[in-house]
Amino acid sequence: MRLSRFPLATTKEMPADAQVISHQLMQRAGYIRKLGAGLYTWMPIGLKVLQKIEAIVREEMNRAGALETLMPAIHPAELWQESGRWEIMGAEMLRLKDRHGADFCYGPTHEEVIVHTARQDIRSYKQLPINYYQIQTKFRDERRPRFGVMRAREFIMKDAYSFHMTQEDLAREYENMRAAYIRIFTRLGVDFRAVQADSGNIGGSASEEFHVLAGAGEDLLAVAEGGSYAANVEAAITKPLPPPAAPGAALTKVSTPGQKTCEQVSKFLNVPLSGKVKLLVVKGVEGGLVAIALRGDHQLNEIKAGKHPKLASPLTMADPAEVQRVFGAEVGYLGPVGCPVPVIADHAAAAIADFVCGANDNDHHYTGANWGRDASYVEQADLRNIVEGDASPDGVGTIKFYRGIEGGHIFQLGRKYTQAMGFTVLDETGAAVTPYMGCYGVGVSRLAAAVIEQKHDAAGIVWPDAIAPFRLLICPIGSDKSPAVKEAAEKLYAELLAAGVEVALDDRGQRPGSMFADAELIGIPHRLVIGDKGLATQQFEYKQRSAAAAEMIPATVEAVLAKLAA
RNA sequence: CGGGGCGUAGCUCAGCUUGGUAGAGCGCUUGCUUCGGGAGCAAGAGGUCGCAGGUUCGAAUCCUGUCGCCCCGACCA
Repeated sequence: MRLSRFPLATTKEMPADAQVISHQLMQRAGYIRKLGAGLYTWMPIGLKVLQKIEAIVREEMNRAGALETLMPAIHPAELWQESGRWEIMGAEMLRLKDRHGADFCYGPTHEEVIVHTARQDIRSYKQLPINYYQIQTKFRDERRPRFGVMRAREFIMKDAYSFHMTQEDLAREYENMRAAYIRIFTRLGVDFRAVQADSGNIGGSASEEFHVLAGAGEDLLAVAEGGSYAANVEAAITKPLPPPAAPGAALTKVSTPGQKTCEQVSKFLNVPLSGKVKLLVVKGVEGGLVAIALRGDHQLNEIKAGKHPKLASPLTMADPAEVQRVFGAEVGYLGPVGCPVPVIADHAAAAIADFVCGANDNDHHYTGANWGRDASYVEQADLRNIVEGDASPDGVGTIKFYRGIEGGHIFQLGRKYTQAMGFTVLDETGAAVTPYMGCYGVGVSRLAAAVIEQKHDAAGIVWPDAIAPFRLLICPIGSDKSPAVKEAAEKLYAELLAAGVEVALDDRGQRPGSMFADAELIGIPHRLVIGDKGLATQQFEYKQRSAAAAEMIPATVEAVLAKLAA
């Protein structure tokens, strides 16, 4: 590619609306242009990157035996009503009507469509297992799109769906996809982690996320140092702890005027946060109230709580007025001693003795409270977020947190959708059975941003070779004045093209400074400078984007190819 | 959805408080000089100040509405 014929719209100025580095760099380097909130145009240079990511994903899916399809972006409402998700998806789903007034949505995901398609075409166990995939545009009306293409409303996703006769075969394909995903992320050239995950409103049982590790990541990952456990914090489990020590202090009611939060009470009474039990009042599954007891320094995990059989799903906090009526005290002075509603204690809260808690009396707390003697719970459960320093739930290692950007997610869905949508096939005995289903997603457009979050420096993007828009950029110095430079650059450009190298020639006639600045901003992995100085000794100047300094190499195409192969 | 902020040239912004004929830098065009880290000089092009009402002799500026965009929050006892 000749840059004189290729639109490079780089800018020195920071775009006003970009908060994270990948968004800033993608805009400054001219990879994307914003059309509206969460809506982006991929400019020619950006599309090159996107298509390279797509190609890697496509190759690995094909290698894993999945079959490419292309499904419509617009779906009839009936399909979503069948699965029950027409209501569940809520405002995140963009809905529209056609000229006849019929309801449609812009597909946020394609389980419904693929199950519908499969139930029409697949009738025999002989046709299973099968794994369909597509690389296609999705639309999710995010409550808050941000960070450019990292959380956009319209985005490119690879989604795959597999169908199986047995749970075991689903588990086998899940492992097959897991291996394919590891290959994909490895080929992208990024540091990543596969972590256990919550399956969200997609549903199903086993699920893992693939995260690109980056400080700007929206997800918090709990990774066992010295162990193998890794999970999204929202899904990381915590285990029961040994029972509390015997009571060592008497239950004492103390005046704590105006001290409502755990932090305030902790400071006021000079006890550590971890020595306090806080009570959260939520709606029970049968409408009444239930209290959740947590250690003062722990946070409720709403996903875990929402899944608890005694608690309303999704988790719903009690109305403060109702709490006042039932407890006779304000939120802020609640505790398990004399609690008027059933208490479910988090494992960690249940393991402490002589704790501080609200007295269910405004402006008062108890000290020296103990389970059994002073307070009771109906059940212990895992209801909190794991924290750094916790022992790994599998017993090996200690939890440390990382930030990650979710680039892929794989699920074993089971029969949730196949059952809801009446998809059956005949087995060997002629009986109709409901197949098992898995689904596997990669956020293709998000990955472009995620890679930049991890691979950049002060000058710009540092693309891994595998997804760079060009592998090598030739910068001729003063080619207007020096026929020798121009000739050498043109010759090398032609030779590299002939050798199949994705090479760009900066023939815009720019001065060196702006050529170098652009090369670094757009992140080309290899740069070759041709100038009269070097040519005098038959040399080119080669620099790898991430290297500290340039080096001189012989002015031959062979020497350049050798550097690219290194 | 709740709260806050911002819409002025392609981009980044000033001007608004205290109404009086539209500004800067970058970018762009042309010319000359320059040419190994985003060059200099000169001359240009480019905006119905988001949109709609209102107040006023007069509105980018004041008022109302509306649309768009950005940020924060919606994990709390």
